[in-house]
Amino acid sequence: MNFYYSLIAQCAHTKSLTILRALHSHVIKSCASYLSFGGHKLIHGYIKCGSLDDARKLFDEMPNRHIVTWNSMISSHINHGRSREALDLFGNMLVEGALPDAYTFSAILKAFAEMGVLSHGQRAHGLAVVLGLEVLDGFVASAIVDMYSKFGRIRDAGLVFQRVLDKDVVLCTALIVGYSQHGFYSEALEVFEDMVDRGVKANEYTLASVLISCGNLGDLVNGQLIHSLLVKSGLESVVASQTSLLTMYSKCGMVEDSMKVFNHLAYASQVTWTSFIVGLVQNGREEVAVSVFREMMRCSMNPNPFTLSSILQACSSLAMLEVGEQVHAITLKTGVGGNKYVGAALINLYGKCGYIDKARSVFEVLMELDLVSINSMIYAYSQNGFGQEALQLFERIKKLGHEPNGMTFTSILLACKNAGLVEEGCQIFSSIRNNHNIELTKDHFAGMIDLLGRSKRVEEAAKLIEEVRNPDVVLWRTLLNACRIHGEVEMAEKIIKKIHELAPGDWGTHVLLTNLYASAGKWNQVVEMKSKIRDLKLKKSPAMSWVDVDREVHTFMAGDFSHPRAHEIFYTLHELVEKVKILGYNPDTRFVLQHLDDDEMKLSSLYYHSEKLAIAFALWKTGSRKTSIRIFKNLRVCGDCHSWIKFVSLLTGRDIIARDANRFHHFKGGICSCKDYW
DNA sequence: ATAGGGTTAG
Repeated sequence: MNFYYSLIAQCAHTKSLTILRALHSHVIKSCASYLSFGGHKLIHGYIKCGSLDDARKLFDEMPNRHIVTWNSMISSHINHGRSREALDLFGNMLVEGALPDAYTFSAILKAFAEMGVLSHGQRAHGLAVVLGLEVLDGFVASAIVDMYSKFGRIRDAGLVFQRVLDKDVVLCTALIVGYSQHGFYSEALEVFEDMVDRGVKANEYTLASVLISCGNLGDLVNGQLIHSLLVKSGLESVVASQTSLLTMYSKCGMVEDSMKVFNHLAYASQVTWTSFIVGLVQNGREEVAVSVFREMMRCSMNPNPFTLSSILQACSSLAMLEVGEQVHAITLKTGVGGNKYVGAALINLYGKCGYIDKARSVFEVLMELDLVSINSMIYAYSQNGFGQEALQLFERIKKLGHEPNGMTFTSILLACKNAGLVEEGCQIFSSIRNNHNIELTKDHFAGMIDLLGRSKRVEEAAKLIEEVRNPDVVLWRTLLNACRIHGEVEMAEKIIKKIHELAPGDWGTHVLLTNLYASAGKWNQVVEMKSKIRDLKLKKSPAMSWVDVDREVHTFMAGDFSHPRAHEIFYTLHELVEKVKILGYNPDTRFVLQHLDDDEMKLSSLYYHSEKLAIAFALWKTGSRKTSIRIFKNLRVCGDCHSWIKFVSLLTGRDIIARDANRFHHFKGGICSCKDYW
């Protein structure tokens, strides 16, 4: 008999299923009673060889089934992703009166968690309590804690934890993980501190999770403490520890530190690469993120949906259409084009770059139209002035099985504003008030104030702001903008005072007020404001425009003569100015904020605004090609340029799409999609 | 003879 045992063990070791089957039939023939005392050996062998079906067939024939054999059957099915059958086995076990033990529970609880059947799990938990295993066995206890936290029943997990007598590392870690995955970061730290106090030694799993909590709390001090603990425990080189370390640093805003961690890695996993990229994007280091992504591709490391959605986010922040399209191709190639995160990121990218059709085609092929993707699409429509389309999609939300949330309403108010749908916007705003599931935020008020301002209802807008608790600068500035457009000088002055209280030294406000005085013809005040601006030495970020022509980005600053094609640009620009003057363009020197005295100087500074340079360059470069031109500006497009671009689009028959800090302007045939309100 | 916990996105 021992001879057979060693042969079976041999088969199990070498995973030779065919030989094991031969052995099986031989042993059954030669020894009729073999099953009752050697069957478990064969079952074990079959499991090792990966044939659960052989194991199950034999198991069902066995007369006396030992608890260990039950457990092996159950856990092997779970490990092969056949949890359904494992649950059947567990049921049979109870029916036959075999008493589950600690091994059974730790296996079966995991299956309940994976299958998402809470009530079964709770019943098994009850049974474990009755058998006294909950408080006495660390394996069972951690399986229960883990199961509850996977169900989001974090309170239940905590209660079980408290009852367990011997709280070992794994049990503590299970709870820490549960807390940290459900946003209870301080609680996770508390469990950790308590554990350390009790002299339980943390391992890499524990530290990884605690680091994540520190990161999410922005708790750099504890994060660094754990880093030193990691070094002391000699766990520094474990990939997962390094990944969480890197994540902790980037969540605390310490990009340099996360770079240091990354650069010292012996090996970076897919997750590590991704975490690093995510951190860079979140800290506004998009260009670095893109180069790290390229490096990742060069290392033949496959990106996953996390990587791709993150890098697409970077592309849309910088409106890097070219890179974004390459990443889009990668998403299609790797088959994650239907992923909702990737989809939403692509919609944002194309929306931001003014390609509404591309955004829509991504949206239409999404596997799952979740609320975030819908919101992204509505926002893309809004940004680009497609108000009706935004409203139609808004109407469809309920049919698609969702309830609009705060973000939906922010986008839809923006859509109404950008498309001039004032009545529709007012109706939607009052519907938010009546919907008690949605909390009205400052964003909603800002959107509404903007909208009212558009239709000269400045008084109403001012009333609205009174409803807001602690209105912030953004809100006041929105109202101020409405005043500026409609020449409400007195109200504007009051608002300016408010803004100065909230944010002293805000140059944008000075500029707005100066413009306002200028348009009301109050020249004395204009002069006063300008000297104030000069006295305060307020630095404004330089206006900059860029344009993508033939896959090359060209950047321009106002009055910038440094471009290699400066000569051609200025020639084209002057020609354009003269031609559009004939069409009716009238230079508007109110938009000159530099302190220039003579009129000629004023005019030329106006002509050399960065957006005009960018457009002149693009027109010259593309010559007779009738492609549309896309320019980007870091600030709001100025009124004079706006009018000029309208004429240029009429003159040249070219579509010009300009993205400024706030929104898109689609110029076509002398008309802009913003209908002159922005 | 069978068993437990970790890292990335709107």
